[in-house]
Amino acid sequence: MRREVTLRDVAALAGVSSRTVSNVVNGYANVTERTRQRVERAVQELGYRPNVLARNLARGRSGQIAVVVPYLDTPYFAELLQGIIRAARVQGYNVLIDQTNGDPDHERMLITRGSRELLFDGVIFSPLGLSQEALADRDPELPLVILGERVSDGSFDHVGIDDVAASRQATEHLLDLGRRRVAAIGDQPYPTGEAAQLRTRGFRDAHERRGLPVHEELVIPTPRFNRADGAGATAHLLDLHDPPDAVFCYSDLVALGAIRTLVSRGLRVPEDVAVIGYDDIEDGAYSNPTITTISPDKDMIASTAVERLLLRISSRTPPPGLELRAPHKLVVRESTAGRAAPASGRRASARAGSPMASRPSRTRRD
Amino acid sequence: MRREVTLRDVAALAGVSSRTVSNVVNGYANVTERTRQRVERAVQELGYRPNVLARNLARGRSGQIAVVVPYLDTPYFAELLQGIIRAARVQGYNVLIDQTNGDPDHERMLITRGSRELLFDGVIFSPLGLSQEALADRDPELPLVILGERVSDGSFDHVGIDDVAASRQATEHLLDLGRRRVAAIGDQPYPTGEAAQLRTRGFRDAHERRGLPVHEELVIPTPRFNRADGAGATAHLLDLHDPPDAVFCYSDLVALGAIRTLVSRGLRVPEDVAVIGYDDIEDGAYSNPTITTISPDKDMIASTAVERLLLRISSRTPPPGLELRAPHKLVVRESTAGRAAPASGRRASARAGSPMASRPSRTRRD
DNA sequence: GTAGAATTTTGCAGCGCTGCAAACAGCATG
DNA sequence: CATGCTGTTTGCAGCGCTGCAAAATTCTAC
Repeated sequence: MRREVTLRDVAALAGVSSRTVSNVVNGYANVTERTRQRVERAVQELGYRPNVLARNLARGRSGQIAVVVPYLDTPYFAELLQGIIRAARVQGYNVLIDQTNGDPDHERMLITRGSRELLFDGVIFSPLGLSQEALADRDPELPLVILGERVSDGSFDHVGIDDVAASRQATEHLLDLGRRRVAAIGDQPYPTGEAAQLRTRGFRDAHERRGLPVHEELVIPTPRFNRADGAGATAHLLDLHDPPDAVFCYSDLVALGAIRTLVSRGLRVPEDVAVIGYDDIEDGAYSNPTITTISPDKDMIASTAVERLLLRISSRTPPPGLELRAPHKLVVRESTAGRAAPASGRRASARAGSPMASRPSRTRRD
Repeated sequence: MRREVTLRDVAALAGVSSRTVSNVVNGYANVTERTRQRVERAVQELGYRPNVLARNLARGRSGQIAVVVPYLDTPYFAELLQGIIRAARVQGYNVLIDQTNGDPDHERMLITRGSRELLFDGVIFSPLGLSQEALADRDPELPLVILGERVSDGSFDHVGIDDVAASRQATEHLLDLGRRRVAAIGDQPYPTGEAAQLRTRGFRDAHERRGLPVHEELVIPTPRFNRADGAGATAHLLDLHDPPDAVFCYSDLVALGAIRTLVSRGLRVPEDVAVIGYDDIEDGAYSNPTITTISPDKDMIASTAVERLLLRISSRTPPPGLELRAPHKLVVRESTAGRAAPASGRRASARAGSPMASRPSRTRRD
């Protein structure tokens, strides 16, 4: 490898100090137009490109953030990741991706003091098997933003949608269609299943609000939120003495699995059984039937998470941990509205979760 | 942030030079046991962790490799990625993941001179929309290993399985079951569809070997290798005057889509139509029916790719570009063998592609 | 006991950049 | 014309590590 062009080379050609070249390259404010032009010409001429390694060392930062997700091949995470990468790149940050497979040890390791080697300046984390305790004795110096459901203890930020409200809305949509035996697929009644439990809460709230009973035998737990889970749970539901006429699925993948089982048993969606999903993944807009779903504002989640994390990274004194709510909306498609429904795949109906309400983490939810 | 422990601190405590500490930390050979012990004790005591940033700068390397895939949410890539990450980590390398969405401009940019900023030392690349020309005027200094189908011009390595042989084997399996109207889903008869074309070649070869005619109307092109592509193509096939009795799908996702359509039309798999996939993704071992598939040795592909790339990175004079073939095997499951078939999800039948044949890139294929 | 080879340890310079604070310039004001 | 003020540019040190080659030490053979 031949030697690369350095700041000093550019400085020599432009007749200024290397520090000034640095200022120009980094877009600092106080540089005269004349100087800037001269430097930029020299940069052009020599084909100078900053050496990120040296910059990182001098700045004491790696310029990278880690994003930790349980599964890479889950469309929801893949879509979210795209947004995060985009947002980070705009700020000159690079994204490291880590998949944990939901392994609690792996997850804990990533946020524990001592395990990292300055490879990343902060972490955006979507935990699955992480207990509250593990979160508690994490490296307190590591800037952290958590996605999904987990209430902040004040030392990190949490970004998500209002799962309870969204789930209530989804369930109400089904009830308002006149369905009276609504199933829920995806409950996780154990410590690490917080996100799922919030959705179950919303499901119950909706019934309560409408003055209708929840049919407990129709609330089906699943270990994950996959097609297979949805297919299996639905098979179970259909074997019941009195099967459901609607299903609230805790993810679109679950919904896809559910629909598969329904269709293969000769049932019509939504005529016989209405199905609603969660996440608004791309597949759901092209499936057959297309899926009615809760659509979280993924871009908002991604950009908010990045923004907060970078803020944390650059602050001397850590900012307070916030609960940040991204908006979501109910997108009605064929799996509840039928073929007669909107031609286009996407149609918003109700909007919820104001532009981005934030509040101190102490406050629980309403 | 309080100051971190440095090499010098450890050196002071251990009573040796900082260079010696560096040697110990990096596991260099010539260190007496006594010294090593002393240093290691000091490292322990102070909780020293090397500063990767400084190391990178001094070494002139970033310690990171980039892996570029078209789509992250494709299970095949996600599974391959896991292997690559694992293999790289063992060598002390970190993996940057980049998703291109198959965008040719994005793909070209990543391997073109000047676009990178020393963020990664080399690239493992699974191109989709990349033309031979774009490959030709790439940055010649950037160590590169290509996955999937693309013949090396000698300046980079190529790792993949023998797609023609594998496809032939898959097709022969169907023919040997007595099927006579075998369809193929996934051809891509245009410049960037090389991988698909190789599979089509194998499909034709199999017919030829068995002395049977290819039914041209049963060779269906698809833009991608998704569930939706498989479902759509299969619907088209079933609407034909004389539909197929077996389908060779160019990916397991296509196979899943195909099965979905078949089942929803009331056809039995494999009794009415046998289906075979490609890639051996995890889903296929748990679907209903489970999918017979071509199983590439992903771990071998991953570790070989990493090994070759790191070799390239560390060599002064670039090694010759090799064509590396990982083994594959046919895994027979329910979608061709029926329920009576093996209880376990995985059963190998034939093995192919010797442990890892390599040959100079000039040699085309046999 | 000693020359010479082999092994282990060390010192120094420097990777290319940025933080810091000082130096300098330009300009209006008294 | 000195004074202060804002805005721009500079010099220097040093981020923490490794490459290199020389120095110190140990080993081997005679």
